[in-house]
Amino acid sequence: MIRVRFAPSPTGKLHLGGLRTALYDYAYAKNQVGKFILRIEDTDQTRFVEGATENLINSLKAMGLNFDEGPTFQSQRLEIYKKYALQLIEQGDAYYCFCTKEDLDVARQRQKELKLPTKYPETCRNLPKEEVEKKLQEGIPYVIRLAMPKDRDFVISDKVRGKVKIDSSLLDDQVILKSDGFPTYHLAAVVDDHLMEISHVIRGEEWLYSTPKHIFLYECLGWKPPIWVHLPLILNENKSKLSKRDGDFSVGNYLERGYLPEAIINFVALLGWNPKSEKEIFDLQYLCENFSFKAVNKAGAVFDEKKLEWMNGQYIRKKPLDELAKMLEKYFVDAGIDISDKEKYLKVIDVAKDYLVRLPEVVQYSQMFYKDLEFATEDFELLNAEDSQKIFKYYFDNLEEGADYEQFVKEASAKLEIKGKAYFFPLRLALFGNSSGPNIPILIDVLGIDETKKRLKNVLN
RNA sequence: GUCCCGUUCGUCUAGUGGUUAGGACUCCAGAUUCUCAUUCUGGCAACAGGGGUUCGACUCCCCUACGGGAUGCCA
Repeated sequence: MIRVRFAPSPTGKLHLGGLRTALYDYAYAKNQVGKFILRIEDTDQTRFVEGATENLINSLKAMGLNFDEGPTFQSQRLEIYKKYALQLIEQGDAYYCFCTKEDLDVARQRQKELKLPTKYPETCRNLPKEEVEKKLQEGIPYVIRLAMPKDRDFVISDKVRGKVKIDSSLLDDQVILKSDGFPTYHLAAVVDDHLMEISHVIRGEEWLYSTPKHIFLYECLGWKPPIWVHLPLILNENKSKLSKRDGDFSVGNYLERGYLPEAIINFVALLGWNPKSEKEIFDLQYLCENFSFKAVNKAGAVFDEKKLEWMNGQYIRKKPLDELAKMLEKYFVDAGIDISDKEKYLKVIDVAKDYLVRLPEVVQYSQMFYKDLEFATEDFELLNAEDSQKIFKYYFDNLEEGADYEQFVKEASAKLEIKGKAYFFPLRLALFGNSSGPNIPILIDVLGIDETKKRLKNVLN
């Protein structure tokens, strides 16, 4: 049974990198008819952010990534981790450490100065049993550290990177249980992944180097390790890991700015994976059906919003008109525009959709259909020109409800003997408030005969 | 500093020893006989560098460079 988990820590909103991991988790689970599980890794009390868990869950739901199990909260499983930490001590695979933060800072500082690898000096690794007992008795704060083996190569067999060899002598005696009784990631993740029967650990590349510690833990506890899958990172423009500093990359932020969930999914899926074909526009179902780790890239991918914008436009234009219209309603309501005339509203959206990159822009592209036009002083030169006035007059006198507007526009041009820009610009300016924009017949159709004439009258001298 | 991972157009990528190195975004030009947008067509643009291996390397090996990650009682 394939079981994968998405295990974020509630230290902030779900961002694009996290979404991509969740997406691949989900796609793989569905592809293999397995389970997609959510686990909240809230083991750092100091970094906990209020509302982060809710944001994580809501964002996943908004993207259509529904989990089959969970969320499980690690903070509610403290006893379990402690039990295994003590078992490891019992077995001699872990030990109590009484070093203070200051001790460690000093040691690290000195190592840096000597240009040595910064590592825990193992001060407490071989403390006599009696001394340990005494300190515990005295209530001196402690952590539990893993006693990493020496001179041994760990080989990670990774689904996207192949075999990676790491010499254990470089590895630190990692803290697995903190002095506040909470486990660190290393212990908690291993214990939970085993207990939750996770078959594939899919996570960011930043975890690759600590994987030997996890492999060692599996060995000590006599458990079968999962299959490792380390995903490449998503990078910002400066090619470093996406972080808060470079702006708001949260899923919620993109949704608010008017990107469609299906566009975000499609785009993020392509950051590190591709269907081995030239198909680029696809939905979540297609991703699930075609996903495999073989097609996952090794190199990090720079996030380019320009392409997301293009893709969003593609999805906007693909949406059925009534659905799109419904989605856009709120923007008009917010702008105080009355869209109660549904027939007109649909026509407006049909015109505006070709201009949209992001949803909220709809107002700026269609408010001219609703609001009274305001002309700039330089507009009046064109509006008042002799030919312009002739056109307006002709339209005002001859345009009739239900006429073939396209036909009418052509005929008028012929009769007035005015064509090209000299003909269309003043008309568009009068009807739309701008010399560039949609075609005149469409403008007349959307505005309706009454409003069209009203606008013509308004510019007629 | 040390270790790990990576490196094809500006960006996302296809490519698994023999290709005119393909596609997409961006940009530019043209068409849709008014503009803008859409759409369509075309164009610019890449194998980090150096050594091997081979009849033949973008593809395999080594070195260098560059980029990233890790090096926390953070995940």
